[in-house]
Amino acid sequence: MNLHHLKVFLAVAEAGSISAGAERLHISQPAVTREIRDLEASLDLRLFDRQPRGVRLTEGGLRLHDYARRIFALERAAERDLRDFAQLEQGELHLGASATLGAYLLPPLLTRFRALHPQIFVSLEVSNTDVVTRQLDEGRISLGFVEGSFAQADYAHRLLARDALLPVASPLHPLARAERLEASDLQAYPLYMREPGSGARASIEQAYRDNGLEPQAGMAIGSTEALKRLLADGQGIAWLSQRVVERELASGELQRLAVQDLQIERELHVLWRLGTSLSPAPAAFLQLSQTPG
Amino acid sequence: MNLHHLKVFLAVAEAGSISAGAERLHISQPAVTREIRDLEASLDLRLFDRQPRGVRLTEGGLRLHDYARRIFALERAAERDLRDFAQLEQGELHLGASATLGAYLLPPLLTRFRALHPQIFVSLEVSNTDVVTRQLDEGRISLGFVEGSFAQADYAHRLLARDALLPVASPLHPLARAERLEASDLQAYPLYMREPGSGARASIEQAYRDNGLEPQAGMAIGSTEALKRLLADGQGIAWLSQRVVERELASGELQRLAVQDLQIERELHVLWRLGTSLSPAPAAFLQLSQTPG
DNA sequence: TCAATCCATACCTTCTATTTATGTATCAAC
DNA sequence: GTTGATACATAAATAGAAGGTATGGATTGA
Repeated sequence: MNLHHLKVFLAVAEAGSISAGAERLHISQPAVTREIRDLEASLDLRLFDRQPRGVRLTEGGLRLHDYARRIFALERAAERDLRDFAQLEQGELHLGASATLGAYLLPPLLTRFRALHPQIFVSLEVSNTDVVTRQLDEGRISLGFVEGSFAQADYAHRLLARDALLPVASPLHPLARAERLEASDLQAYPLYMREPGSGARASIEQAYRDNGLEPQAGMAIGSTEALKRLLADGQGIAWLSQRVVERELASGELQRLAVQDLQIERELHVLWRLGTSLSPAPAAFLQLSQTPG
Repeated sequence: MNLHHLKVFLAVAEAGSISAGAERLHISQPAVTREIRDLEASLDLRLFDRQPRGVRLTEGGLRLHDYARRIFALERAAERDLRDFAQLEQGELHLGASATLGAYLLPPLLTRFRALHPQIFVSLEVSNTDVVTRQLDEGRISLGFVEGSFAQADYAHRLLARDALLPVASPLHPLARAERLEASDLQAYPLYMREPGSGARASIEQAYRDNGLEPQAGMAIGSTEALKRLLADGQGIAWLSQRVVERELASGELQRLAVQDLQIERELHVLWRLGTSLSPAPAAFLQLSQTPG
């Protein structure tokens, strides 16, 4: 037996005659006659009774018909399912992002993606770079969005954008009105930073050390929003993404400090597992994240 | 997609590498590489991630794997089921027989059949020729065993045996001791017969008419055993199968009448539907019924 | 009796799956 | 860092299965 034989058998069984089955399969009648004969020979069992106006299933044929129907129904289901999956009419998209990216960069992308592929179930978990990479390793997410440094050799990645970190403080801060500051001037004040593991913190520490300074972490805060509020005490200083403080700078809630000799810039990357191909949904989202719009 | 592709896919998925899958299928590795490539192309979906020590299913591949397993499990089940059916390790045998055949001829055959094919479920319904042919027409039985005449053109049939009908009566009957009787002598006494539709009755009526006599039915009895008992009244006469009265003749309970000019013989046949092939179990039983033993 | 329908057979052709041969990449061991 | 082992990819040639055409025989129904 052979599943091609079985396909021919099913066509004949449902068409009620060999010639009608052949027509349905778009092949010639003798070809079908032969397939049926071979199938019967291989099972050593007569499957059809030949009758004047066609053929009729024997008892054994009826048994086989039942299996054949189920087998080819499954085949059709598989094809439909896979096609839907490939064409993004079915599937899931699990994303992970660090806080800033999750809050500021991803929402508009998600909106566009949902509009294009409304059938795809999307999840986004916001954490920090360390957690994102771990989730990637465990296969819990298929794309990760991180800021700053990560183990570049361990992940496939693409650059999304560059993001400047600005030194900011309360308008009431002693340095707020200074017109020219040096990085070392900041050392007299507490530096508020995100927790260890955060991409932002890593970028800041790296930049300080590259300039021969040691960051004086006055506090480690798990949330950028909380950090902004803390600056209101008038003492602390923080380096925050331009995207994050855009509104506060415009409204005057926060003041950018005029540091001249230190620019901290970090890269925003999208990561995925090395050596594994992306499924259609993540691939489409990656594509979207690389196109302006 | 094509179920041959899918078979190759499944082998690779379960073996964990293309070469191992090829080995399992007893074909070469390049052949498998190509089938997988074609399958991926036809679905427009990567199914495996190629890795240093083999391949791994992608998310889409996992979906397909699930279907493939179910499809080929069904194929195996179909093959096993059909093989069992063809080899009489599974299946049913429904028989119908008229009273005499059911009571005297079939039991030893059934015993032999059961010994040869213990897995086959056997049923036997005992009725009369008319009912047996109707059951055949309706497909409720696959073989029918009847005595005497039936519509020969409407059924496939084989002769099983010839069966003589003997004129019998009580030993107390007026004719019991006569040494030479003619058929017409019987006409003075009531003739006990089976009901209309019975093969025995048809045979007797036919034989009488062929001899220019009209059977004088004194009573129509639905059971041969009841008929035998009735003869004990000492008046009635009946024509009964030699097989049926063997014991009673030997014991002297019944007496064979010495009719010289009328022999009634009937044929025992096995019938089945014209134009339909027999399933393995009925075919085997038919075979058995034709072999001495 | 003739046309129509349907299955079977014989012979030839086409196309697909397969083999053989070879190349490339990765990894582990020395 | 070279070497051998392992695994997948590619190309060209080949075998074999699936398909086509032509034709015959049986049955049916007008």
